[in-house]
Amino acid sequence: MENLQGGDESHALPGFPYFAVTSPPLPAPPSCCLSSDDQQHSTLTALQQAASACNDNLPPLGPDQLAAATTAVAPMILPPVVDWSLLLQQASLMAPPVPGLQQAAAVHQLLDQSGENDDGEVAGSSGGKEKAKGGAGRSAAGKKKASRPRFAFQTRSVNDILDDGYRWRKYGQKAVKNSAHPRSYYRCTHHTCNVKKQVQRLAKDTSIVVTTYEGVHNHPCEKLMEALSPILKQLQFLSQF
DNA sequence: CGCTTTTGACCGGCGC
DNA sequence: GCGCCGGTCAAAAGCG
Repeated sequence: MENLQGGDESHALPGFPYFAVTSPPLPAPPSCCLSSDDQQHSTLTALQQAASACNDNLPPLGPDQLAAATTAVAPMILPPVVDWSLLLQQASLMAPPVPGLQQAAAVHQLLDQSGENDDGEVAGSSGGKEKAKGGAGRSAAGKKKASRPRFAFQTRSVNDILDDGYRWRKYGQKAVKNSAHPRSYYRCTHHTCNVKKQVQRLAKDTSIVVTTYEGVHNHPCEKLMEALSPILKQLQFLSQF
């Protein structure tokens, strides 16, 4: 794990924040896995933060972003088995007094540092090739690509697809030079959302999946909100007393 | 039937 | 200018 932490420049995208996560296939985002009062309190706090972040003008935070924010706020050792609820717990435990907002700020700061240059382009891999004009070159109509925050992280997993709570549609796959494994391209299926991600296995260590997110979701995480609703109902019930 | 995945083609940027 | 490479498109196939 530590051998991955901090980003191995050979496969990290230069200038991108880079996170190493060692885990088996990731479980679904926070579900009802509360076993003690303390845990419940922490999880509730974290979920409230997530909810407040979603309800603010700030872009909603998905589990991936929360995890990223958590790693950004302070270095920490992730457990061998990554659980979204645990990540959210840690986010709440490590967060400053106004956790939701500051976490979001941390994400923004993180993303602002993610290698964007003055043109809003991102310092991409191996020479900053960031085109994305569209295959036929008509989508952008000669315009430069809009500012797209990006970050990448590694996951040790047998599955290429990480369940991050969002729905993705695959729109391409390319063989990558110097790698036996192809790179897959995904887009968020939400109609108003233009977030993309790339998934690729490391050539050096094929058990490691490198996921690169591009952009910020402009809609709540469906699974997260699904998980939140019963807890929020419970909160409403408890607040009556 | 609608959505997703697959896959070959196409395009633009970069290096030589 | 040319070739390589990465990213995207879009038609066809697959799936529930």
